[in-house]
Amino acid sequence: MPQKPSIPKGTRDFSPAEVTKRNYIINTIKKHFETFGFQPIETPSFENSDTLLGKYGEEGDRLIFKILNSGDFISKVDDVTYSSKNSSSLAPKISEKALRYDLTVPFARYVVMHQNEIDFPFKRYQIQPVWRADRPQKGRFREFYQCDADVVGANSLLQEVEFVRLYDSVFTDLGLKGTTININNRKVLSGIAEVIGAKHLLVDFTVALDKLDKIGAEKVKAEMLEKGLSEGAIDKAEPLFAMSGTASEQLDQLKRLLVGSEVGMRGIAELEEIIEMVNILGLQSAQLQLDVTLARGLNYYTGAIFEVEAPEGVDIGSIGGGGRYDDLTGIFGLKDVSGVGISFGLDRIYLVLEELGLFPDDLDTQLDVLCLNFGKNEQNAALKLVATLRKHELRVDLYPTDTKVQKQFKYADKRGVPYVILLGAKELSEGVFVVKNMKTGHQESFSLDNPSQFVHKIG
RNA sequence: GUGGUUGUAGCUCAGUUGGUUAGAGCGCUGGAUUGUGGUUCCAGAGGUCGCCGGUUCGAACCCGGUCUUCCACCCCA
Repeated sequence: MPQKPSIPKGTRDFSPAEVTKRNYIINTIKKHFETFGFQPIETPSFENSDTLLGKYGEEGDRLIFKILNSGDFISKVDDVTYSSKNSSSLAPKISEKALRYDLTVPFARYVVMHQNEIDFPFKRYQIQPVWRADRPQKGRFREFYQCDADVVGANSLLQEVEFVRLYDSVFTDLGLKGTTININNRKVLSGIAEVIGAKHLLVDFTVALDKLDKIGAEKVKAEMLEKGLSEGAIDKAEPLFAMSGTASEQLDQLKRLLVGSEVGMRGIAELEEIIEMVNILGLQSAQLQLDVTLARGLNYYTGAIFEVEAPEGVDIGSIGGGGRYDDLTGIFGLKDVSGVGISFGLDRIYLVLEELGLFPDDLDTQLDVLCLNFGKNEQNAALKLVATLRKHELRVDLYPTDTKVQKQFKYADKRGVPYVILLGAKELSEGVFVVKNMKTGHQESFSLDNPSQFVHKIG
């Protein structure tokens, strides 16, 4: 009895057409990474568990795929742990490795391990899959690609400005107009928490605040209360729930709120500087927007926070995110190295481009020319012709068997091949080959001695 | 991790209060057309009804479990 084939939940196979479209996105992103001066690295698909665990918060730890130890791992567990049936105490004893959860933490590990070979500031990009044991939804998978660019060893806010322009360049090149790059600053959020007397509840406060545009002020306040914030604290945060106006108007409101907080004011100064520089330089198709409620992002961000929204009307969540982390390498023993970076969510960008019909039409053409097969005698001449055309960098194939011409044409049609070559006995005796343009139906003969005539014609 | 939802031909979907042999469109294969695709016409193939179990004389349909899909939380790209 044959087993029914299946793939794990949240994973996907990709057809030739899908891979082509994905490569189109990847190549576009890669091109801009390189023109901005980033260098590629790759890291293993799995890391030692302790490299990853504890870096993404409690929720993150739950979503990390753990890899079972090899060998007779269960016999090495002590009886107390084994009989406790407690997953969290048993897990570390039977699993020492875990699948990569994102590209930033492995990068921090890489920087620390290779600090003596790296020339700082180090700008690296990395395009690899990551895995999360999340429950799949639309635009949410258990295996997906991240395309990251980070800089370490550079404190200047110029980096933040460059990353905004990098986002803008990539999305402009992909034809994705009207993206919104939301920006905020962790220091501002810390400052607010400090001013309202909820410093110890920073994470709960920001997570709740982040939901403002989704669930509304009342529900956000309710969640804050539930998490232990006092009514007085929430009252003090009141101005946040009704922030409006331009970036500079919002910053003025924030300044009034944050006068008493040194961190908060530093955050505001950073935001002002970044926004001003971006405004002076201008963006092509994206829009930079200050969003003081933006808090998502990982626990390790310390300065700027970015999140990119797809154009209005496409409901897919964020298609990119990033920020500055001052001490990520500190966890691995390298102090005082500031990092900042952004990530592109390949799989979600794909869904957005698909939904908006923005993939270029010529991606459908995988083969430029199909040479029909008329049998043994004609094959040699055909193979020779095919080889010549390939030298001209055309994508050319010879149909593998001399089946009915009708069938071969049908195949060419379905593959979307623009040109079909007929080289049968008749043509061979005349020293020519016939080219049919599949779109117009027009046919034309070319000399076998000079195939480049054909190449120039379609070039 | 919590609550819900979905699954029938390669694809999109019908399928009556549980009743004999489960249908359609598209696609596929062959022919009309032995050197010409897309259009048209004719014929044909293709299904353990996601899987396992239960109720019943009888289950695609009812019940339980499980996997999968999508959705809302949680969180995130």
